Amino acid sequence: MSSVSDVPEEPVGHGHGHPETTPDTDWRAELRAKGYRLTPQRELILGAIDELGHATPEEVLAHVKTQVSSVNASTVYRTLEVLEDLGLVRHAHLSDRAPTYHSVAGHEHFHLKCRTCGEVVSVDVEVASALTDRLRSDHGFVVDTGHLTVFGQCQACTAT
Amino acid sequence: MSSVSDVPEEPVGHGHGHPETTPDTDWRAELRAKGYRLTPQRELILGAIDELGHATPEEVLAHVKTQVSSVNASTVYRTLEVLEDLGLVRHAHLSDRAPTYHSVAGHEHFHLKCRTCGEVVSVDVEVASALTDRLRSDHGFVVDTGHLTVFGQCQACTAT
DNA sequence: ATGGTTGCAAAACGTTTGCAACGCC
DNA sequence: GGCGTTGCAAACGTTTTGCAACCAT
Repeated sequence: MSSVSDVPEEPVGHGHGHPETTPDTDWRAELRAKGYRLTPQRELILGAIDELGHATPEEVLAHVKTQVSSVNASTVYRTLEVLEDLGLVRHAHLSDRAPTYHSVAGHEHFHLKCRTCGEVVSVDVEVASALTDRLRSDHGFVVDTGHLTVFGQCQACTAT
Repeated sequence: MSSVSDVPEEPVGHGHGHPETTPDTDWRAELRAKGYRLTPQRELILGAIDELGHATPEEVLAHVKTQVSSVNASTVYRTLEVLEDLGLVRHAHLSDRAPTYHSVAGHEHFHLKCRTCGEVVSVDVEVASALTDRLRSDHGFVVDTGHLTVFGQCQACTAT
């Protein structure tokens, strides 16, 4: 199972900031503004998402544990919820099983998943505008494009 | 949580057939042709899907048990897999939890799900053609539209 | 008869919860 | 110091599995 991206999935993430109001200091400030606390676990988990690109809670836990072995699974679940509430990460369902989290630092995108080879491709939300526009005008339905996962078969697997 | 449909979600299902090659006799024949056996459980479970419209495995089990109390959960899971393999039912993920199965007897459709009120609307696959056409031409990706679930906010909930 | 199918029970899986200790602000 | 947060362990709901009995063909 491979994984590719069309969208610049740069792991620029939320770190490596300059002074003042970079995205780096931003999220820490917003976190506190909402009454949350800034803990090492939260920084580590957000960092893991940034580095991993797409990751299940379990994968996040494994990654974080390589740095701090004591971190617990329930903390990962609770933290991912907080980070999603802050708009720092999002999740999509790339398999019938566990959800997959990804950073929102890059461009907003949705996913194509090939059922045959398992490849996951990130696509800019603009590509879906024809559908989302139509659903809004015809049904008054406002689509959460960033959560969208489109299943099907990729070019390589269709050719074969 | 309500549930509405745009597509004629008639519970015509696979039953009530005429002689010869109706969809009724068809699936039983195809089932056997593939080496499967026709069991009471399989007929009951397919019937339950037809009657319920959209249903989780658990809901299917509950419905079937009202008719035959001895039916087991694992049989439901195994049977839904068989029925999906035969193309008689499909599943989509309408919640972050259990999958939802529905009959394919009616028109092929995908789903809109409102995160606020939970309403589920069935939409004809043609509505998504603008997106699926573009993904095919731009990415060579063939979309399984029938599995698609689009999350967002419905008209009523947006207005409020 | 014979091999696919079932029910049962147990395990697997991902996630959530209650709670006391902990540590950020 | 207060309260949000953590780790732990146990519970949870859903799905899967091994297996002997069963029954459709």
